[in-house]
Amino acid sequence: MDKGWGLTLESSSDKVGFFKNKPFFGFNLSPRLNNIKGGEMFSGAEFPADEKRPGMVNEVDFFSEKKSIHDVVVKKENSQGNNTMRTDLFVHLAQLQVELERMNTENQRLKGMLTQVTNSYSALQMHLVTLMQQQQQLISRTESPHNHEVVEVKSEEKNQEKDGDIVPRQFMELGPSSAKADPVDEPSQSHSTSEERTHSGSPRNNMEMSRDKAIGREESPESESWVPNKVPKLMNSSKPVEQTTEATMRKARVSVRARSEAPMISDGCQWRKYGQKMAKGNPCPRAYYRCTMAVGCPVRKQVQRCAEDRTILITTYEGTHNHPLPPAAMAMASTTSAAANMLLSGSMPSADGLMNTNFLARTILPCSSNMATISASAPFPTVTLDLTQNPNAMSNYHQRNPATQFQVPLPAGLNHPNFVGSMSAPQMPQVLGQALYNQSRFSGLQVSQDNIHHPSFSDTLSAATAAITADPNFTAALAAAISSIIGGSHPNNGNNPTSGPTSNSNKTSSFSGN
DNA sequence: CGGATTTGACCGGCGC
DNA sequence: GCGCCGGTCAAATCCG
Repeated sequence: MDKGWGLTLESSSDKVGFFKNKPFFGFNLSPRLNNIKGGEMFSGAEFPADEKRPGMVNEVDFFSEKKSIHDVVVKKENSQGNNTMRTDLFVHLAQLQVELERMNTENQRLKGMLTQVTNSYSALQMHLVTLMQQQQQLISRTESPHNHEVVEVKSEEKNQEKDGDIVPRQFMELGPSSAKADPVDEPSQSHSTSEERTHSGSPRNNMEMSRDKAIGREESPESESWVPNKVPKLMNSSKPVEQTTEATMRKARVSVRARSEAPMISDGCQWRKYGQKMAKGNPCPRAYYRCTMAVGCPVRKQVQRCAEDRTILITTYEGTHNHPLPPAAMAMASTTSAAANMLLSGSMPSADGLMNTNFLARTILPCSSNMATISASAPFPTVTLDLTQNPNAMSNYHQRNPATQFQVPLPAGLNHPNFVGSMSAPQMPQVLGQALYNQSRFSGLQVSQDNIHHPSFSDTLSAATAAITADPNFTAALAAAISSIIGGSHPNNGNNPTSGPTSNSNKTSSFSGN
């Protein structure tokens, strides 16, 4: 995939204006790039853009918004008075144009294929991870029952207090796969005993357990997958393993911070607002949206401006789409799905949150200031993508939460405000999503399957970063994607301090989707 | 007129 | 038990 960027010259979104509107040799140059004057580009302040220098003028004009290649050619020929050269240039130009058109066509075809392959790959990856996690859980359950004693004790205590109405998060439905009809179908069989929780194998703190109960109510029999607040808390555990995975994903959240003037970032999905509340500690209201692209889609999101910086829009996604997504929506969907997987890994039986957190923190912290932040201790495990192009913000954030935060480095160029590129809107988040997803996979495997060799996180990360940044257009493309998605930029969740498990990115920059 | 949005009411969890 | 809070519902309203 990394190889493809060089050829991806057209934008799939109106908001990604990089190569739009300015045909040039078959390429489209963005207004932004076109605005870069030759003087700025080649010689900085020394040579004002309007100033023509002998021997350089024509080159500079290549990037002028007002001059075409034809102008350049004409000028060149006039200055040299060489008709032969003129003819040659035009012939060459025509050849180049033909060649570029051919390449563009080929690129389009390859892009289509890539999309298909990527989608299939992602689906398989998800499935594989799920299977491996199930296997691991079974192993843990049979081989090291003692690991869960503490949890069981806590559970029992809770049960005594609450009459056993605890609903392990693992048993919650989530995601598409879980589109297993209705969550409600399964409610109430037996109680969620401590034994069942042991099966699910995710020791969690009291806070999480409490939250689980809250989540439990969402497993109601309503037609919609996302059915909160009305269901009996006792859940059925007929499918503990699958439910464990899905439940965790269901509750995982992905928060995106971005700078945007718009009230909501455009992520390719259709949303319907169903509520708005004033949240404590933030003068800006929080809006609640649910996905309306399909009946019963469980995905919801919250949109709120950052209290500290109202130019930052914080969008928090939760759930997994249970329907096909348009290309433009694959990005966020991939990201949320990946985050869910990552967090799921963090809740693996043999790798409780703290363990994972510490391990990952040690591994990753030194890396970078441009990152995704993972919060496992928040009421809802949350992955935050801070795309506000302000590394300091997150640095400060981590200073405030030194023990619980770790970062997932992203390509440095991603944060550069001046980058613009040709990547389609959805792709950037897809990259992030894939990275997170891979991190998830790595995290889970690393902790729970010691007998399997895995490259160190830093190695993998370095490779991934190298691959991603190998193509000079890539970072620019990322920034363009951000612009297109937001019409401005992105965010991260400042309200969810904490950390979590994670990590690993991948050598590939392939994208995933739901 | 139908779909989307607004907004006050309602619910459940949690802490005191 | 009470109040706070986050989240959701649903009637009223808006809008194309």
